[in-house]
Amino acid sequence: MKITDRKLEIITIAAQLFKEKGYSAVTMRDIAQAMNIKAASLYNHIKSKQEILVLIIIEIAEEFTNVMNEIVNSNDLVLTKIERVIQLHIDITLRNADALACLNNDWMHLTDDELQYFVKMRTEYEANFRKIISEGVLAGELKNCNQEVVVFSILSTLRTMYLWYNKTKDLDAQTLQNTIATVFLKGVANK
Amino acid sequence: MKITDRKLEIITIAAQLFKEKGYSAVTMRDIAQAMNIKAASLYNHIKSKQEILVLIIIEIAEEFTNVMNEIVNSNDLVLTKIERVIQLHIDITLRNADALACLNNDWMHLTDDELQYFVKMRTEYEANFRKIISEGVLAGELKNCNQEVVVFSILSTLRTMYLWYNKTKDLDAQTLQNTIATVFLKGVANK
DNA sequence: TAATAAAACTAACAATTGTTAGTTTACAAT
DNA sequence: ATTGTAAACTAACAATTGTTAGTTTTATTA
Repeated sequence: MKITDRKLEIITIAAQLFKEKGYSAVTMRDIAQAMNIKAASLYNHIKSKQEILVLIIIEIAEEFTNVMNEIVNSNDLVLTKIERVIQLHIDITLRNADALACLNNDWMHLTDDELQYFVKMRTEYEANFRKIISEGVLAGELKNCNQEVVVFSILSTLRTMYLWYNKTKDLDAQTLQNTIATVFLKGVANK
Repeated sequence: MKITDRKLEIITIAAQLFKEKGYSAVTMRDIAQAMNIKAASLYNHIKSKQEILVLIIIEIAEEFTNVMNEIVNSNDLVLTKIERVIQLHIDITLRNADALACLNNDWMHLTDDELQYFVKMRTEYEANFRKIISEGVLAGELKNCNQEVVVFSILSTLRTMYLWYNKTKDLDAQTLQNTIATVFLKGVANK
């Protein structure tokens, strides 16, 4: 089941289209047209529209899962762990914004095993992040404010970065990393 | 063009369905079934599927626009203005989470005049919030870190609150308000 | 050159889509 | 009781959907 060049092209282009209008609103004919071929020709390379969605989402979800597991099981300070989570999101956003958009918006159109698998990964991911935050509070590294709010404030920002981060802007990855970390750790108010 | 009770029912139910699967993946037959009627019967009350989307999105978008304008033109401190923006989002999220989800995810399926109108409102909304932030930096109320990052960190969190805020939880609106304000203004790090 | 494989094509399918036309039912007002 | 209206219904439409079958083109290899 290796992924050929042409198959990768389909996935890449499909992800772009899915990002703009969502999985359901993009037809196989749309994808084909964007590649200057006919819809039926796509089936020489892929099994179904659903398979495209799976290939776009699952790989990225697994990457999030794996790196998050490393971070959680490391011996780093909580502040360092948080910085590493931020870095993970920035990294994937810069490398694959379209697929990330698809993961965020279209995961519910997965079916059967893949849907289950995805939801399990996402649930664990959130649980791991929650664990980091509560570990931080316990260790005295973080303030003791409502943890759910902290968890989802940070996650919301990281998850939707693909919407507002512009590669061409003056903002490089390192500055982005530092600014986000500063905003959440030290806040934006002066003094 | 007044909105009858039955029409409002359609909009409410449609918004619930759109929240789960997105506008494109929900059929008129889905909406009808959820109301225990047939799809054709919906057309006694609404003009088209598109009209449902418009009614869900535009009203809320206008509310955001209007209140944001009030805030921006007020004489409040910048910190107060930010708190009022947070309050605005909490208020609408608690009152109408489904419609808010729809606004966030399905606005691109608006067409023609309404699409233009929506994009204009959203652009102005973001510009107004950006103005508040830069005013804060200028007045020395806010740190001088990258303003785009600050703007979208806060907006991302507020915009996706409907995903994680659970009405039934212990968290009331006031606590939510205070926690979000604290997270962003003072940060989560201790000391 | 002939043969093979990969990847495009045309044509069509069965199902589903939003929507319309025309009809029947339910019920309030005359 | 009769009328009028709101809101449901059945039946069907034209267009679009994902997908399949079978064929032709293109490119590589023997």
